[in-house]
Amino acid sequence: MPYPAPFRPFGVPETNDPDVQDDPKIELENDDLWKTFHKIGTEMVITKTGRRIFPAYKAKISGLDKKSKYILLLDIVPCDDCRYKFHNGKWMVAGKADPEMPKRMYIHPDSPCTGEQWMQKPVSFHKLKLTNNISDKSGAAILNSMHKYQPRIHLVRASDLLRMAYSPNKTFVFEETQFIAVTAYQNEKITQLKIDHNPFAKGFRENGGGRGKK
Amino acid sequence: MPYPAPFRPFGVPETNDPDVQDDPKIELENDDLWKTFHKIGTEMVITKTGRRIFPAYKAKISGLDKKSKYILLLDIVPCDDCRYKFHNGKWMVAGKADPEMPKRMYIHPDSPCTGEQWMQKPVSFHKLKLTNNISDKSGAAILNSMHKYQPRIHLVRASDLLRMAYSPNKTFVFEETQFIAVTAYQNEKITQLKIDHNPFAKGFRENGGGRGKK
DNA sequence: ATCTTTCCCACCTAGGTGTGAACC
DNA sequence: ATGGTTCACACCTAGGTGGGAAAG
Repeated sequence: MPYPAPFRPFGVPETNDPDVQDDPKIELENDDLWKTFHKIGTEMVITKTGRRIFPAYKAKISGLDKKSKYILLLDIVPCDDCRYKFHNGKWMVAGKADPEMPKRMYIHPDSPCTGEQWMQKPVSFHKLKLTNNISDKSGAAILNSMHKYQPRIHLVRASDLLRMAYSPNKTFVFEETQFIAVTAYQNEKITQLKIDHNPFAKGFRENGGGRGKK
Repeated sequence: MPYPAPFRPFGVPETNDPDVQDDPKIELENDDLWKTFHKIGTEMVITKTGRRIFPAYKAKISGLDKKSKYILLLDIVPCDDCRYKFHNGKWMVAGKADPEMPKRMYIHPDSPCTGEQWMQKPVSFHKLKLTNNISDKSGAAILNSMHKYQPRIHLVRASDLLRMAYSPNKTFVFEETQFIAVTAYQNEKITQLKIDHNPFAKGFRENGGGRGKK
């Protein structure tokens, strides 16, 4: 696994509440859609003001202790040390990566909250945005265009953000959510998948009364 | 490639520290507008699914300790023991009040958060909704139609919702925010003020290209 | 030349308004 | 009859889409 877990794992004796039993699991709610994109090579647009990721990152969580409190986080880290280009219909390595900005943690806005509530319904990170603006103050993830990234989810058993760094935790990585950041789509198959599935792009669907595709 | 450290160590302010010096003050950001409504007799529509209050409740906070954490709450309590009716262009007492539902506290979604952040910019409760649906599960305030109410703000110095009950606090009441709950506007002067000032009602403005007022 | 980025736009989703007729 | 409540609706605000021209 190329993405080392950054935190202390669950199951380590906990001085605060040694009785808590949990074995957290996470799966993607919309795994099929992610895999459809992944097969072709997912691209995510980044802009100055920030653009959402699509498909949305939706997690189904299980195995938590109902009464304990958990914090859920997402970050996006580089997959490798390469810069890419899209050439002759394929993504190819095109040199060494540009310097990365320090990565931010996106705290799920419901955090902290009880295991029972986290497990109740799928958790969505749809408000997360991506940007190439290194001066961004809005909380968007700052990425380099034409670089490949991997989103990760971190689950922490802690009642308080202040105690997060010393609490049991587990990291979840889904390879089908890897993507290449772009300022404009390169692969028109990806463009078409976005148009087909993102409700906000309905205006570009052929059968949606939109203006079609040129 | 080294992944960035996921957690910066937080500074750990201790909010129960007896040394903390604060003298909280709150004023309404949009006091003029509230007073314009108050002079005529503010009405707020309540519906089954919940309706926002307008004007929005915007508070400017000062005098907090920058590093301590505070929780901000709003509740809406009956002004008196009366039921009202609108008769001959005036609000008049029309009997004894109906039984009230237990009142909920609306926790400002940013809570808890540092004094510095609360004071940084005016705090808005614009997402708060009013309803007459006693089965409401959405978090709206449940009120009786044709009764008079007073919103109140509560400021609590506490880092954690669980400690709220034992923490220093202060309540702020602005009489110009009193209103009578209605299912349909009674005073057409209030209707007109809402149309004139609420951007969502722009379609009803005479000079807005809307369909006018019949 | 070629490749990447920026900007404005028409077109959507999502949801907050009072209206006026219908309902109770 | 009277007066309060509900509902679908046209009309807005607010903001998320990719396109395509222009700029870098």
